[in-house]
Amino acid sequence: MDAKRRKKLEAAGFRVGTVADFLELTVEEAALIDLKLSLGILVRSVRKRAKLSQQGLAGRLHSSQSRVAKLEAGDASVSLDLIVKAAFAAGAKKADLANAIVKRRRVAAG
Amino acid sequence: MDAKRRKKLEAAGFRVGTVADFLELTVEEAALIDLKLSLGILVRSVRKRAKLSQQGLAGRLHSSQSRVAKLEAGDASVSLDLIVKAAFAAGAKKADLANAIVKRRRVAAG
DNA sequence: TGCAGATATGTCGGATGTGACATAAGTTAG
DNA sequence: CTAACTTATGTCACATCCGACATATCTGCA
Repeated sequence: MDAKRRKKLEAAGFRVGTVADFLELTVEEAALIDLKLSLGILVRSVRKRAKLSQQGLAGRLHSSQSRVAKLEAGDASVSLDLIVKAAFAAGAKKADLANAIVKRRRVAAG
Repeated sequence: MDAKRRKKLEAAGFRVGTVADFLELTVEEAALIDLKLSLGILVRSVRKRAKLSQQGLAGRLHSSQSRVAKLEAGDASVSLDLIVKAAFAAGAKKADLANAIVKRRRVAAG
């Protein structure tokens, strides 16, 4: 963004910065969200390979189908703890987690 | 454990099983605890490499020294979310997390 | 020894994630 | 088409984790 446009926006009361700034995220919070997304995707993949429904996985997890749906969708209300427990309950191994973490995901218009 | 001793203990009202059984942990909960330990150790290592005190890291994290101490010690009151945020705040990369996860830790009398 | 910084441990009120539930929407087979 | 199953989304009371604080212990160093 050029300086002129920035000045104009700021004069109008807007704060200008990155998306993370806008959402008031620290960089580590942004990294955590990224990680949750990656692991949510892993859970879905491992669960399907195990021929489990969300309901079935929820049973193993002692959780509920709606939580599993949310965790696979990267919903902000789900903790990393639950996502990782779900991955293990679905049959993932540590190495699967490690791979999911370092794997690059495709990004829209990237 | 031999069957005789088991019978005796069970007759006395004890339930006999693994440590995880005793603590009423599912296998995925046990795996999660293991993971938290590994990552807590990683945080300490990355923090020291960055010449940060727990206080200093707590500042970056917008948390407190006591939380950092607990997270590095594998305290049960600390979420995986906070541990991972701490790792990133200390300067860890995704690959560092991945390595910490798969690395085997030395176990007492293992 | 004594001082200073670092780390460990316990507690607490308030913030956030929890499972459960309802229900809508999507999918598959008869 | 319907029926059965699966997945998505919103809500709520309750449980858990949070940062903050106090305080104890550890760890050099003068």
